[in-house]
Amino acid sequence: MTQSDTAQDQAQDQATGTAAETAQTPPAEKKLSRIQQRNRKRIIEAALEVFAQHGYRGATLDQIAKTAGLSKPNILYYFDGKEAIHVTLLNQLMETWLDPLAEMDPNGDPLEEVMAYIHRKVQMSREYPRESRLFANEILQGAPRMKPHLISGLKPLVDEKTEVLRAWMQAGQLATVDPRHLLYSIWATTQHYADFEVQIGVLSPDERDPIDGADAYLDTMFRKLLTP
Amino acid sequence: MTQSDTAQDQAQDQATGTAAETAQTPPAEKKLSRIQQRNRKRIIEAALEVFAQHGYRGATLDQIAKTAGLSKPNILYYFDGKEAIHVTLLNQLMETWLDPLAEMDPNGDPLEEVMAYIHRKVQMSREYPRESRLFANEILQGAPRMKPHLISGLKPLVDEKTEVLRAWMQAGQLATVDPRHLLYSIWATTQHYADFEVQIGVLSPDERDPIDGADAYLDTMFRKLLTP
DNA sequence: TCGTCACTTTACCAAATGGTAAAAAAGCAG
DNA sequence: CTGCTTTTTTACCATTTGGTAAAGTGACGA
Repeated sequence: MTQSDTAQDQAQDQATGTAAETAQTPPAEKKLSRIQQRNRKRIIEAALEVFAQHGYRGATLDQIAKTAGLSKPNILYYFDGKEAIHVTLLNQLMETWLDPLAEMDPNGDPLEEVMAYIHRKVQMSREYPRESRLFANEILQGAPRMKPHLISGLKPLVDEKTEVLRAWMQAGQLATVDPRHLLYSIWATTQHYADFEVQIGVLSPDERDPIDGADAYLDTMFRKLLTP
Repeated sequence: MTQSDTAQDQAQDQATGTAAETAQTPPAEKKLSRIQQRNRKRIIEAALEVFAQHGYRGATLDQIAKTAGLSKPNILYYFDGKEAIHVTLLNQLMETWLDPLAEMDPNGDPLEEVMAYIHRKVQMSREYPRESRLFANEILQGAPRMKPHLISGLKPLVDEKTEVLRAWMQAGQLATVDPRHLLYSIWATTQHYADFEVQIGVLSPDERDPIDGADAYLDTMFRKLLTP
């Protein structure tokens, strides 16, 4: 009984099968009028705000429209629908999100490379908290629109960097721990400050910016963990 | 322009001011018929499933009803409305959620007390992933219905345990780190396995249960961090 | 100045959603 | 078995929501 619901439930979210394709920047026409560029950007910005706070199903076009300062039909003039907006947003996000990890240089100093990665991630939480929450929402809700991206984009990158880490550990340049769980713990601790901002706000006693403290704390934590 | 939206947006979510009160177990009548108990439990269980996956706004009464195997009006016979169900769920959750931290004994062995707390939290992610996601959703969306609980329930407990940790550190029984950020990192790393389960699933190569690995990894990580 | 094409608005819709009223069906104490 | 209460179902409803059609407005080159 509960099981059939789950199936039906997914159907609701995954309605459009190859949705990811639908909203990608069309390969042909690249020339967007200035007004097109401006309004598309407005819509994307508004959608980021709304989707990040309410998740896909909880967000409404009216809300996005109002936030963007455009009428709802006008928004549908620029995007094929709610899902297309969300997918476009997610596509853009993937690049931004994978970048810090991609930058970890196999030829750099191991410990400092990892630490730099961590600081980059902390910085992301500070500068792009909405993007972090958008991502968190999508994953929390089962990643119906993002799983393909995770498999095709994130997985290979993680497999690659996991091997780099393993090599560093084997060479004795880094303490030996499970590289995959190491990455998980980096993501968890850094993104936590964006995703659970409200909670942090309630608990942190007037500290100027909790993320400053986070940066220092995480530095010592991961340095202790990884120093051989 | 964007600002007025935010205000209006909150109004949507916080419609019922003192909602927390509304759904609390009425102090007077405690005698619930067997059928009442059974159906209330069913509804709460179904609501947990649905709210955890879609967040408050994304969840629908129809979905909850179907999952519970009851009709929608029948559900409204047992609860005053969607919000009342959510609030009831959140109230129940708070206890469960604070418990592991509350159990941390100021008179126990410092390092082992913290490590035990961590393992308890890992266990929670394994056994109650939906509760973890329900919580994550609520916080992500700005904790409109839970902020009061955070302030009245979580905050005092954290302040108390923070002092315990600080004392242990001052006594040299625990390495000195910011106790608040220590708690944040424990929450982040442990809950991550429930909240980001889908992502973990994509990235973890057929490992039987990633949480087993997590338990071991987090043990070494926090032990290295906290051993004086 | 006019026609054309890009953009925007107005007026709608069908479906979904939270919720209600009241009748019907179960339970159950006597 | 009966009368009363509790529980459930059957119709509804008003609003919201994603989306469309078509009329209107504006920019701009010929």
